Amino acid sequence: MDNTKWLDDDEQHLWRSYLDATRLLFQQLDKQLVRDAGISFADYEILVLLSEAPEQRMRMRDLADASTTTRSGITRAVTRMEKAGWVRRAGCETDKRGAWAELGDGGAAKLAEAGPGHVDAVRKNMFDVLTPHDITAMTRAFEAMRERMHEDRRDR
Amino acid sequence: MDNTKWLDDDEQHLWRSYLDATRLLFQQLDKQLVRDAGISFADYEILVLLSEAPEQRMRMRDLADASTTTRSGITRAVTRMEKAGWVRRAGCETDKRGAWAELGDGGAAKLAEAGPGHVDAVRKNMFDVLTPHDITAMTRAFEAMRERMHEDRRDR
DNA sequence: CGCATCTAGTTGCTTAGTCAACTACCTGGT
DNA sequence: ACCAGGTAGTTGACTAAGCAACTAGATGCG
Repeated sequence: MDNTKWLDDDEQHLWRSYLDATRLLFQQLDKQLVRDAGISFADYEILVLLSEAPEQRMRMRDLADASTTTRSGITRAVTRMEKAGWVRRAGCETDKRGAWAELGDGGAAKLAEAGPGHVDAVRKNMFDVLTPHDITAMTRAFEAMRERMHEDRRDR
Repeated sequence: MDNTKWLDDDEQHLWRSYLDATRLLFQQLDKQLVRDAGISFADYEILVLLSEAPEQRMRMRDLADASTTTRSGITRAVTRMEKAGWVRRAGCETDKRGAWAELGDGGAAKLAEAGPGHVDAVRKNMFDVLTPHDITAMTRAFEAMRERMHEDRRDR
């Protein structure tokens, strides 16, 4: 017996559009950033997270969680960005295992350089074709998905 | 002067939810497939494309476009899947440069094995929390984004 | 207190995927 | 018919990111 509840036509249609549009979007954003500002989308996002954090710094672990990657991924990303002069590492006083990643001047400058072009691209490829009504529905939907998935997220 | 039209709060909120939910979803789908069926999400999608194509085969170039990756990426993916016995390569009669990638028996079996668990995961993490109304709005939105981006997609 | 267990971060190893360059082939214009 | 320029697929070199294993430090329980 086949207990599987396959996707119906509407669901299938959404699924394909979502996958395709999203991959296309992420690729275009990455390309735009690399081309115009010499920074990858992934690295850019890390800088944004740091820039918004209290004292512009975050623990490695929290960075990994917030950016939906792994601890080792963050180690490597921070090492890379440290070499580029965008972030600094600082030891943690209260937890000697720990390390802070701090936004450096170079990183702030890079953010300022990359930000406008990036936002333009996000707008052009996404928000320009969305109605306020779409925005409401999508926000609700993605929030719900996020919540659902955060429930059973296990360490990696 | 700053001509940049930054995202307002609602836009920002959607943007973050979308990024976060999507990355989480893609990761969970990949993990589920690897764990339960020994196939990556990327490879699974290629098999799906082939299975739906006329005669269950596609030209390499078309596969690359359809899966939003690059020609070289598809070359390597097909090589890998050929070794696994999931697809076959066949020369193209009418265009001697060309090559077909064909779904093999192993691939069809792998699809049958992986499909149900995958659909369950997609349902659980996405469609279960969407209303029919969400589905309509999102489909319209992603279709529009897709169209917009397909316009100025250049070869890679 | 002392030990078992957990957590933070890093690293070795491996894999997937990109770009650029290359070969082989196709196509359109003259 | 020929050739200039384009296209299909592959490959070499490289980068990014994941897992598993490891070290060092924290935590809790008897």
